[in-house]
Formats: sequence, structure tokens, C-alpha cells
Amino acid sequence: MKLTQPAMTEWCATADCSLCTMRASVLFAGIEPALLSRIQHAIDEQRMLRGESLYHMGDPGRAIFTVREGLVKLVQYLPDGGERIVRLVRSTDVTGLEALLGQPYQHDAIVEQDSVVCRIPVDVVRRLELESPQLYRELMRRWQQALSEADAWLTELGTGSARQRVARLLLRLSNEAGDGLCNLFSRKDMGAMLGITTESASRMVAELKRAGVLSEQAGRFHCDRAALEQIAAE
Amino acid sequence: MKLTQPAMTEWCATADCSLCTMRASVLFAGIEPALLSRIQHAIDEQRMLRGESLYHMGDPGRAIFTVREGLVKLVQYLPDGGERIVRLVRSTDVTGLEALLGQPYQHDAIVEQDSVVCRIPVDVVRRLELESPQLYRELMRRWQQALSEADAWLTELGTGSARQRVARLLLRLSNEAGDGLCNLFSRKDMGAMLGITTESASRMVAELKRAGVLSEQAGRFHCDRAALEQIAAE
DNA sequence: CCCCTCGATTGCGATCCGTCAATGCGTCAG
DNA sequence: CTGACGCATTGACGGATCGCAATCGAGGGG
Repeated sequence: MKLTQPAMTEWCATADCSLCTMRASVLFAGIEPALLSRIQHAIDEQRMLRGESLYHMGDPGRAIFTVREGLVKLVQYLPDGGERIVRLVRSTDVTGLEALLGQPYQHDAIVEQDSVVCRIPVDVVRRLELESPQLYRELMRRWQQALSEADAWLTELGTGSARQRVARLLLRLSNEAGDGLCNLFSRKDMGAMLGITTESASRMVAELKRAGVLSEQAGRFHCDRAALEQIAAE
Repeated sequence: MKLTQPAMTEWCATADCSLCTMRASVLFAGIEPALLSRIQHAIDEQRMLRGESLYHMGDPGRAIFTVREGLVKLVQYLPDGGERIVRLVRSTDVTGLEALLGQPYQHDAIVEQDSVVCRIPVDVVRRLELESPQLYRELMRRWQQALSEADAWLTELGTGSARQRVARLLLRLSNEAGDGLCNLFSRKDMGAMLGITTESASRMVAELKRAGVLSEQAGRFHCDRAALEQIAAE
């Protein structure tokens, strides 16, 4: 029997944030190591597999999450059951910030590629806030980053033909690595990100492959970014 | 000759925030009146007319803005010249928050309905921050509200048929007033909000009018919200 | 008072996209 | 090994949307 709902993740306290290898780029950047070591046992680090979820829409928000490795998708649902991926959360990103305002989570946060995630209880953030105004700045930065991303999705991925949208998505996904490589996504997820059907996403990807703009290598896409930009700009 | 670019607004310092009639619901809610009166001359209140802009995309961010009355649209542009409205800013909302992080503005902020707007220089916010952590909370709340709005636009207004999108937009716009009234929007703006063409927006609106679901009264839309919800849910 | 411009509306044809369905492939459990 | 299942791909078809153009009406300027 296969689990349709992956097993509940057990969070175990093992993280020492003052030793975190990502401290420079992470939420707690700029915070005194002395402060951090005081809360080390409250923060859990967890390896999570594709399909598991960090939290569910509507759940009371008791923690925020930092992604150390991997990729997490934020999903919202339409009344008719359709789903829409509204954002991707990747290394050094934070999600679930609404918990800090006492609000329930606004999305399902589902692991898209196997990940390592830190879970930071809301009260820990509150305690740190009191002693470190620097943390406010970091939080605001994360919020703004998420907002900027959301706006870009609206303009870039929510406008134009299906072919343009797929091209723009691939450009975004292959952006970080300069070599035009990006991890694989299912056609269903691509459709949910772009507001088109799975079939349309499949057709466009297959078409780009036939045109030589896109290829699959060792479980990754390889993109001809110049050609994609041509298509994206119409 | 008609001005295509509305005249530059002159900001003049006239606001006394400690006497502000909206203090309870505004960014400075919860801040000591004594603190507020110290910065009253740094904050300007300005009446602005449709078509004027608060700021432009790419400009260095030196102030944030609170809308007291009216409505402002945030616009982003595609490489091909197309434009997309990514958010609406209305009474008690704040926009231009990216300025607090030293970033340039990410949108054109254009007055959609005649407005009264307060301009708050970034350094004023910085000074207040130091003495009032309560302000951080308010700022985070605004950021989260913008983010939540952006996500809702992605899922509700970026998915489904043109008819569904128009119905959902009208439901959102007529939401605040329980009487189903909402201010008019041009078809061009509706299209830019929904990611459809002006003509499609026009066709859907005209169609809804003919169906008796929508009517224009004294420069406003009157919506049959029940019927719209029926259409929105498919 | 007339002309001009802008926005809304509508028609029409071409194209795109969604829907339904069939097929093939790979994985996993038994 | 075999069957079940999920996912990608492809085809066919019809309806939806786009792009272009023409018309109409309101409002401002000359």
C-alpha cells in the first residue's frame, strides 16, 4: 500500500543555530551568537521528503520555517477544487510568516524537492525580537522578498500565451545557476504555477524539446536561455 | 492641450498625526501621541487626482504612503509594453514599503480614484521605530496584508474563464460595502487586473449587464452578489 | 456649435486553449 | 512476473479568447 498522505514528520530538537553554516544568509543573520545559543534547543532541523507538508492552510500558526536545502511549494485552492501554486520557497527563504501575526497559515506548504527545514516556534522569534531589533529588519526583508516574488508571478507568469509563460517560468527556474540547468517539475505543477492545464504545459514543454530549446539531462532540464528569452518576449 | 502626464504634485507639510481622525486604523496606531506630535511637520497630506502618481517604478524609495481616502493602483510592466495591475491600495492601506529597506519602488503607484494621501519620509519611520517597537508590528501587518492580497489575486483573479474572473473581481470590489455597490473601473483596468484583454473585459461586463446581474447607478456598479458567486464558482 | 479624442461596445475571423480520451512508459507491491 | 497506478504525451474537437476594425456616445477645446 502506498501512502497518499506522507507520514507525519517528527520534529526533533537538534539544531545549534550559533553553529549554523548558513548563518550569514539566514533569518538570524546579525544576531549575537550569545543570544542564539540560548534558544538552540527550541529550534528543530528536519529532513523532509517530496510530498510531505510543513503546514496546512487554515492551521493555527505556531512556527515559521526556514528552508536550508531543497524546495517547497505554497499552494492555495479554489472553491471548485482546482489548485494554484502561488510561490516557491528555496534555500535561505522563510515561510509561514503570517504565524508571527497570530494568523492561521494561508497555504499548504508542500515539499517539492527533498529538503532540510528548520522549524522556529513563534515564541522564540518573539523573545529574540525583544532583544534584537536587527531581527525586525530581517523579517521585513523576507516579507518584501515574498511580496516582490508574488508580484513578479502575477506579471510574468500570469500574462501572455502558454508558450510565453512556460518560457518565463523556465527562465526563472534556471536563473540561479548560470549554466541554464534547473530541476525537474511535473507538468501538473508547472500548470498550477502558470494557471494553465497540465496538458497545455506538457504540450509546450514537448514542443520546446523538439525545437531544441530544452532538453533533459540527468534528471534536470537544460535550457537555451537566449532562445527562451526570445520566446518570452514574444 | 491636454496633459498626458499629470502635473507634479506639490507636497506641503500640513498634517498633525496626533490629531489624525484615522489614527486608530492607521500605521501609527498604538504610538504615543507625544511621539507623534514631535514629527508632525515631516508628514505631508495631499489631495491627488485620478491619473497622478505617488511614485514610479525604479525611483529611489524615500518615503512610504498611507491612503486616507480614494484608491491607488500598483502597476508593473512587461517587456512587450503590456501592463499589469498587481494590487489596489485603499483607505488605511500603506504602499511603498520597499523604501524602508532601501530598495527602489517596484511599481508605478497611480491614483485610480481621487485620493487623499499622506507621505511619510523613510527617516521619520526610522526615528519612530527606535522608540516604538509597536510600529514594527504594524509594518509587518501591512506587509502581510499586501502579500495575502497578492496571493488571492493569483488564485482568484488569475485562474478560470474570463467570465469567472470578472465575477470574482466584482465580488472583491463590492465586498466592503454590503449593499453590492462598487466604484466604476475602466475596462482597460479590469483587463489589466485580470490578465485578459480590454475587449474581453468589456464583453463580459456587457454580458453581465444584459443578464441583469450588474447595473450602473450614479456612476457605480450595482452587483447581484449571489448571482456573481454562482458564476464565480462555475 | 462643431470637431476631436477617448472609452465602451460589438462583429468577425483566426488562433489558442481546455476537455475528453487513448496510449505508452516506469515504478512498486504482491 | 504481473497488474495497478501515476505521469507524460498526443490527438481530436469545440468553445473561448484574442486581435483588428468599425461604430457609437460623452466630454473638452476651439
